[in-house]
Amino acid sequence: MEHFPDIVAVMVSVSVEGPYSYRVPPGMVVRRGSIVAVPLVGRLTLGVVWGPPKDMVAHNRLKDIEHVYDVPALSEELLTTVDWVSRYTLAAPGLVLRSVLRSTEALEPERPVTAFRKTGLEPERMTDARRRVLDVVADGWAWAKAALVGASGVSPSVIEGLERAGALERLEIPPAPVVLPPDPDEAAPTLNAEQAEALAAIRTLDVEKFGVALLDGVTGGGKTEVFFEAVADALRTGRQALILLPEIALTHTFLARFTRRFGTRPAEWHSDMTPAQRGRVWRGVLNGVVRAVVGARSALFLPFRELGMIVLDEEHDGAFKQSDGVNYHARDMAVVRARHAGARVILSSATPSVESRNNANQGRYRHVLLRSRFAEAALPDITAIDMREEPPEKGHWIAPRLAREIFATLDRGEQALLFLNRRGYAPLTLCKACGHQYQCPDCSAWLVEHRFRGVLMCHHCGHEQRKPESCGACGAVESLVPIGPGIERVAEEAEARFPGSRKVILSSDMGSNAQIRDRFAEIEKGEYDLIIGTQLVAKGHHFEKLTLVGVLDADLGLAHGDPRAAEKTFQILTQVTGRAGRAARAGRAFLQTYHPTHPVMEAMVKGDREAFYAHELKARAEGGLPPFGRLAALIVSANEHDVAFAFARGLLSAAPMAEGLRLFGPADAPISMVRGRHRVRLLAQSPKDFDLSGYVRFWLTSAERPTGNLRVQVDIDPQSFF
DNA sequence: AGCACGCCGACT
DNA sequence: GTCGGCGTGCTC
Repeated sequence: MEHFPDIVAVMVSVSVEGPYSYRVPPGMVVRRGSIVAVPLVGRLTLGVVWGPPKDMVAHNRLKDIEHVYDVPALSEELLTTVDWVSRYTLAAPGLVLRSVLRSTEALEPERPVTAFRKTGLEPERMTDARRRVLDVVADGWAWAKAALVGASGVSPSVIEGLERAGALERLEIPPAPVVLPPDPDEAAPTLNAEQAEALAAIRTLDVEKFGVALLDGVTGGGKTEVFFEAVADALRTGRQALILLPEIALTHTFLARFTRRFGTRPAEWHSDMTPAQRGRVWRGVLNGVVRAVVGARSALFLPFRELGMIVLDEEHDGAFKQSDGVNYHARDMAVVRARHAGARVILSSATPSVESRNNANQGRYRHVLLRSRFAEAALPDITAIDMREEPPEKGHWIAPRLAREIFATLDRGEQALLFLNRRGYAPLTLCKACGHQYQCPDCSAWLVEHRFRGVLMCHHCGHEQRKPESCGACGAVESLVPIGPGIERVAEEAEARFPGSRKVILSSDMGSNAQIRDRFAEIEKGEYDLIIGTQLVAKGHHFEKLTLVGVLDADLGLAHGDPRAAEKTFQILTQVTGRAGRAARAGRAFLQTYHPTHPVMEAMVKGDREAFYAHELKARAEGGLPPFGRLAALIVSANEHDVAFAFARGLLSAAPMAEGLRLFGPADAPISMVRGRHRVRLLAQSPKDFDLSGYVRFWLTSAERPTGNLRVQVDIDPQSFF
């Protein structure tokens, strides 16, 4: 048995810069990757044995490892990934490790299940309830207590009574596995010619080695069937597979497709799970019982031991970027983890990120185009409505032409979708008597009216207040007017204009993820005629009867000074217009825009996505922006604006010189105050082949340390510029 | 991340 | 005089 001498380095799951040394008490055996509990300032902390001690700590300060958990050691590949992610994102390695050790339930042995079996003895006294129980156990099997209660419809005390009477015997049975192993050969699909070709192209990547494929194909082209076959390949070679989806796309529908293909449900990993469920999945992944996981972003750090395949569906989706705690992008880190694991990666999207498209163009990723003649025929016919020429009537947001199209669609008994990427009723509330604008007390942002709930709320910090009767500034009564539309206001207009149609509003504040998934299921069943939704509706759902999509403000994403604004707008417009007319019927989409000549709008209307990518890649190359250059953001925050700004200016002057490096700022963040903290941004831009993480680390260690309430957050590859 | 230590305001 | 507010810094 490989083991280290009696002192080892343990990475504790707290925000420290490196591992700490601990003594291994006599008789304890640990190895690299062992999960341990160690004392740290008077309490026990989870940690992982990292290897031989790195530094010399006086022996009298060393403490003993308290406990080694009886689970397999973490794989070398995962430990390397943790180190890599830490170095790249500048997050403390202990903090990255925290995203691995998120389930403490998993570390304790699973409790056996209490079960009962018939003994053959009849109880002296027989009752109806007892009879029912005995009928159930008459099959001779051991029944788990909960299952027996359910099947016989009695209370647990009846079962206990039968045990005392000697008619049942109690057994402890091991708990059922969290999931059954998926069968790669359960229901291999018949792929069409294009899908078969795409799969063949993916299979040119060695199943035993690292390699990335960009599976690039229109919505409805059958990408899922193709990547399921690559998952099957990994399972056949005895390796584990991970499918990552944006949280909200983790629907019953997707899980059902997996179940149909592989004969059993996949293990799931997402935020709606109970700690007990998480524990069982985590442990199953670590000990190899779980062979396939379908999960959200955080599943990337599950303790796989023989990971052979990672799929990122909707790889362009912004939800893959984590921006609290450790700032990582799941797409990039998936590629890193796969490289360490010697695994294949499939990035799947109808609108690949510009980064991935560039990697494919450069030959770093295998570019697998999935062209489906069938799906292309069904691509929506897109029309721009120039809002300068065909404006809606005053107080309305739906242009006359779009309204007519909705009428016609509803008349035909088909579904229509109205898309506006803005939650609430109105983004601004104004007093018409004095001009007072309702602002968040803790953020430099307007309060958004949410009329259903009767509140004004801040979308940046969650601050809420009841919508007042009179103006808080001048006291005028009934003087508050909503300015601009949100999704609720559009729903109000729709109710007035299209009475009698069945409507549903979908936005992220309309309930839990589970409730929202229920709404999607109802839409798929055709229970609504008119769907009014935000970004949420753009993601991965296909609604058979939907033939018309109206985008109320196609320009919404273009306003900010964000280098990815055009890309994000192109992606969301493609996704949401792609909801129209899949399978049998071609659909139509209308984009209400004030900029019909913008390259994004022109590419959309012409259905020419290559034109968009060509234009965007050229613009990025000229600006030295990703993927042709690197960006890192430093966000300095403090309770006082001037304190933050002065510190940021000091940081800038302390920045080391480097070839090709450019620094911008300090500048107030677009939302300059959030949660009462003032934020000032610095931006570093470097050439592609420059170690920007290393540069920023060196910069911060050589600069003055932030004191007081000053904070410096680093965001490598920032995706958002708020 | 916790948790103790430390230095300034409002109470008995 | 002390209690306690949270800002600061350390944890093998």
